[in-house]
Amino acid sequence: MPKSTFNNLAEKKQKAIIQAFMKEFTLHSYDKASLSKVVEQLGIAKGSIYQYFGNKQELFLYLVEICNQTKASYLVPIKRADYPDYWTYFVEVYKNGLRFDAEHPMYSHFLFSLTRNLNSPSVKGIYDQMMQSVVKAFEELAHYEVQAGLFRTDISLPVLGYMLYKFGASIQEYLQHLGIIDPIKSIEKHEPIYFEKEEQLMQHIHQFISLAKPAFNKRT
Amino acid sequence: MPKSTFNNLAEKKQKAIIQAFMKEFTLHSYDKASLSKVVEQLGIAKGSIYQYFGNKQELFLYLVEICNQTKASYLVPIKRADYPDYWTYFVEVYKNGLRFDAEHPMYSHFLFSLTRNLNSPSVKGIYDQMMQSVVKAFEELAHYEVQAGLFRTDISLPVLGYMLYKFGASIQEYLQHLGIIDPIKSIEKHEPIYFEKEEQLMQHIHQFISLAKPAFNKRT
DNA sequence: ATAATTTATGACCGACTAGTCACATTTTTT
DNA sequence: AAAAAATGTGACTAGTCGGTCATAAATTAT
Repeated sequence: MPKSTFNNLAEKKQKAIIQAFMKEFTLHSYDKASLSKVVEQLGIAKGSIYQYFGNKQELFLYLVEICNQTKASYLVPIKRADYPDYWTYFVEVYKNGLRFDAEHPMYSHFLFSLTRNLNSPSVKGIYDQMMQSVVKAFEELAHYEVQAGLFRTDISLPVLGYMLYKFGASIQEYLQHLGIIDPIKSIEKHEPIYFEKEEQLMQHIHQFISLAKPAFNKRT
Repeated sequence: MPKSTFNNLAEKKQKAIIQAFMKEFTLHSYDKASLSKVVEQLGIAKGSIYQYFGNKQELFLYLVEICNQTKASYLVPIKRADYPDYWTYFVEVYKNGLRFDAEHPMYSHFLFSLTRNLNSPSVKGIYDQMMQSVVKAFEELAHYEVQAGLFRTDISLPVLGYMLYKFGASIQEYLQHLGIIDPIKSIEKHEPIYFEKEEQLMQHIHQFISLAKPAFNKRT
């Protein structure tokens, strides 16, 4: 997505640029993120970024893709078939999400702050698309469980899938609501979002699973 | 919250002003909402709004309060004690939410679009406060059910309350995800969000309740 | 009718933005 | 060493905005 000029840059400079913009987009919404301030901070000319990227949106999209691909490399290898049920699989996925957060805090922060942009017209399309594909993935997981005779069949698949997604997302939101994690502070401190909160997270996950199981699982 | 100058205005002018700003804040996020454009559209001078309100934030807050109070007048009278269980009570609350939406579409739109502002620093405080009190209300509902021996006791009350809240919010989000309701289009058409979708909503509510019941209810 | 008070006005301020472009500098090719 | 191509630059454009304030108009009190 960036122009060839950017790829020709020394890797160090590339990284510095990526980091600086990622931080800006993490700290502010897409619309409020200021390219002017970042170039000043980087000590490069305004015009330069337009040698590297077509425009603000293209730059932003590039950052999204970097983070998404890295995160995917953590989650995609986990295969449902390797676990006895959805819930143990889910725990494993979450654990790898934790690893991603710990090993790439900057990317983790950036992805976290994406929700801020769900209503910026310029990036709403990108965000909605991501959402659709995530929900679809959860729907496929639900489909697998239904096929395997593990999930209820009296609820429509789309509802099962959507609520499975919502359920996963709720855990992070809940920890945030409680103040156990504070992504904004983590961003400031350059710390992973779940830094030193890993066990608390896992405890809550088990509680959440215990709550959700009877909703999704076929009654025994 | 507005200055006395505003209250002295002819009621018609007050309403026109409220309507115009509410529309602007509904169509755009707090930061992007343009007072300049609204005053132009209203045919009044920029300075006038600063005779009526201290600043943009105060004006916004006033609109929030109007909508919240009106919606509360629909929901507060519904009493849990008048229903046999949480779920029938919940349905009744939702029905009255529908009435609010149908009878005050503009307020309904404005409240809907509040989520856009959950990250505008200027209004994040207001939003978070609203959220806290809503979640607290759900926690109290969960507490009531636990006391009555109807909800599970092996899940902590905060988790029960939070997920009860999330569950309620998910229904609207799901209908939006499916495209059954399209708040943005409803806003453009000045139609209630659930216009002619009331039955579909109720059907989904029952499906969602059927999903959630075994998660919250004590096992029989 | 005059004075005092309240309300309406809009040009203006300072600050900010994404993006452009003619030109300077550096790197590569001949 | 000269020419050509690729990069870097920052003043500049054209636009946005919230908020102010001296002044004008309208209303109320004397």
